[in-house]
Amino acid sequence: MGAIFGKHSRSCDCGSLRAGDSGREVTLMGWVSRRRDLGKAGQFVVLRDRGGETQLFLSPEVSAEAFELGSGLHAEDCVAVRGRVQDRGENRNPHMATGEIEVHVTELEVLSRSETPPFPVRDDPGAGEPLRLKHRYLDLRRGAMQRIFRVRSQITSAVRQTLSARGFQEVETPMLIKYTPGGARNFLVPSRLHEGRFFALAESPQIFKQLLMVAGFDRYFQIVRCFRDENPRQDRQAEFTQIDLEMSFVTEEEVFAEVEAMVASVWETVTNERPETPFLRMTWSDAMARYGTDKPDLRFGLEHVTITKLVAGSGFRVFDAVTEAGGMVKALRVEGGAARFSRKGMDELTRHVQKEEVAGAKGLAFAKVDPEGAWKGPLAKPLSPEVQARISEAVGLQPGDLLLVVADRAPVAHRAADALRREVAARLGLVDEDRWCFCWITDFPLLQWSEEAQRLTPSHHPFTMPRPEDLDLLETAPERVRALAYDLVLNGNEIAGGSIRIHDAAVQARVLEALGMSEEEARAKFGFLMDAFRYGPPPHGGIAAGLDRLTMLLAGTESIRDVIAFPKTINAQDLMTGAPDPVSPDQLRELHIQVSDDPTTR
RNA sequence: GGGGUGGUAGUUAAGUCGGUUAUAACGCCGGCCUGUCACGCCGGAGGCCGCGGGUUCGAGUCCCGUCCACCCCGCCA
Repeated sequence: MGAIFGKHSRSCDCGSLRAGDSGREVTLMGWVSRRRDLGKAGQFVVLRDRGGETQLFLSPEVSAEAFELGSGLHAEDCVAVRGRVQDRGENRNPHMATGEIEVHVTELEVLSRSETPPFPVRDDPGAGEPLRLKHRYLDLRRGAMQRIFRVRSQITSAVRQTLSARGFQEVETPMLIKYTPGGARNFLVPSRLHEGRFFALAESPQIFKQLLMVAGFDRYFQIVRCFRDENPRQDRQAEFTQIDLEMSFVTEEEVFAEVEAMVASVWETVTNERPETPFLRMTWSDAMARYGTDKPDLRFGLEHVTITKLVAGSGFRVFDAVTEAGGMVKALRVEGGAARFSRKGMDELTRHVQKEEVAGAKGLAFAKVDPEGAWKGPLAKPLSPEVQARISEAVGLQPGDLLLVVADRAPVAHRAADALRREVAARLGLVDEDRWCFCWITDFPLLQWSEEAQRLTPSHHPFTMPRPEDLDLLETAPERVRALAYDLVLNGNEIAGGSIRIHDAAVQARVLEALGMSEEEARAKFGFLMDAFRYGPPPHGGIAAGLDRLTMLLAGTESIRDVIAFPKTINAQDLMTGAPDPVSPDQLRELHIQVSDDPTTR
């Protein structure tokens, strides 16, 4: 039987004691963070738990027994102590939340011993990620990680409170589902009871939440795990979490209002500041024209100006070639930028947009405007004064400004101008890190041409409602049809995406037709959904937000692995458990599975 | 599937042009220390240089392959 545990309850956590608690008898339990031994006079032990850290003082004068036991303590030993809170007076530590006091220990019990940890448990662990992942339980013991998961919990709690209060019902949907082609690669799960058949792990609850609308649930939400067998990235993991919701009898604006209320409540909970609603709305084509991307970072200006028409036939070989080939010319005005970019700086910008992974642009043209308003640099000579004047007016050039111009195929010009805008903003320090700029991007194209498939594919999914006024384009110019599809963008990140769904069988048939999908094919893939939609489906729409990315933004971290308690590596392995693993022949036999090419025996 | 960076003590890193016994800091172990707070001082132990092959009199260092981690592109309806 222990000396403390089981006899006394914890009186408080290690982050809560202040000078006002002086004289209190307290019981603390936690882990040894540091031990500083001053010899026979005594020793200081810093005790840590979820709440913070408290300095303990052990001396033979207070308790010879506790002092003796304390001398054998090591980092990460788990202990319980009792003692009296003492004001540190002259010796306060202003860098510690509990630095006003220390606890003079009268009793100490070692609850369990720790081996020397492979890396120090502190905010800066000074260890590489593989090691931290292997011993994730120690990594998570660090204060920095504990803070991130408190944020994550605050988010889910605010989401549940807000949505429940607004009439949303939480419903769980299956994870083991029928494989439906299209979209992300699915994980497959073999069926023991049905030889040769497989479940798929749900990549999203999309179809089920629509069926819940048919079922009359009206307002549904779920904080749900999704699975996609695609290559991971810094902000992507095979297993991730969505805040998923769907509503019946609603327009886009009504979806926006609910999401805004939810997001505002989340931000208020985590940051104590409620963002202004409604959020800005911007059409997709507007976003592409002004920012060259469907997820613009609105914390800074540097908007794009399309000058294709102004430079067509200008006599400048580079621009003429691009405009004649149906390409695009985009310009950016960098206010006062003439003096901020040296020749070397311009070279670096050029190389940046030329990189294949950035934009693959052919080059970067520019001009600096001198104090008299005259152009200097590569664009000064080839463009006539008239063309220069037209551009200056369109872009709003002033003396001292830098003009950046990219000319290329439209997608490349957009990408390059977007990359340029962000790079220049970063270099000139134009990004206000403390701002949260939310924006709805609306009117996405319904369909987009896929080079790989050599046909039109849905840009969102095949159940997305076209804008009613564009319906007749479905048969004549399908690529011009706009959709009732939308993304919520925050500081250059897509944090949610959704759409109004098709509830009319005739419209659905026309969209499938435009996608080149036959009735039979559609029936084979989504037959159960089409069946359901024969029984009076309500107009409905919804959205899904990425919880992991929201947490990353609110916790200010760069890697998705930081916001998942037990994440996988970029190679989709779990370094702690060793998953995935080979399994025994017996297990395989039971599942009616044969491994044809086993790398472990190759 | 493609490209890039990295892998040396428990940890983080250095290691020059291929050449003696592979360094340092932190951590760890032993001792000392009456107010520390990244405590300090003295001493000590600790190495499959990711793995496999090759070149060479000689490889941490050069070459080939491979594994792992991270980043990017494709991919993620």
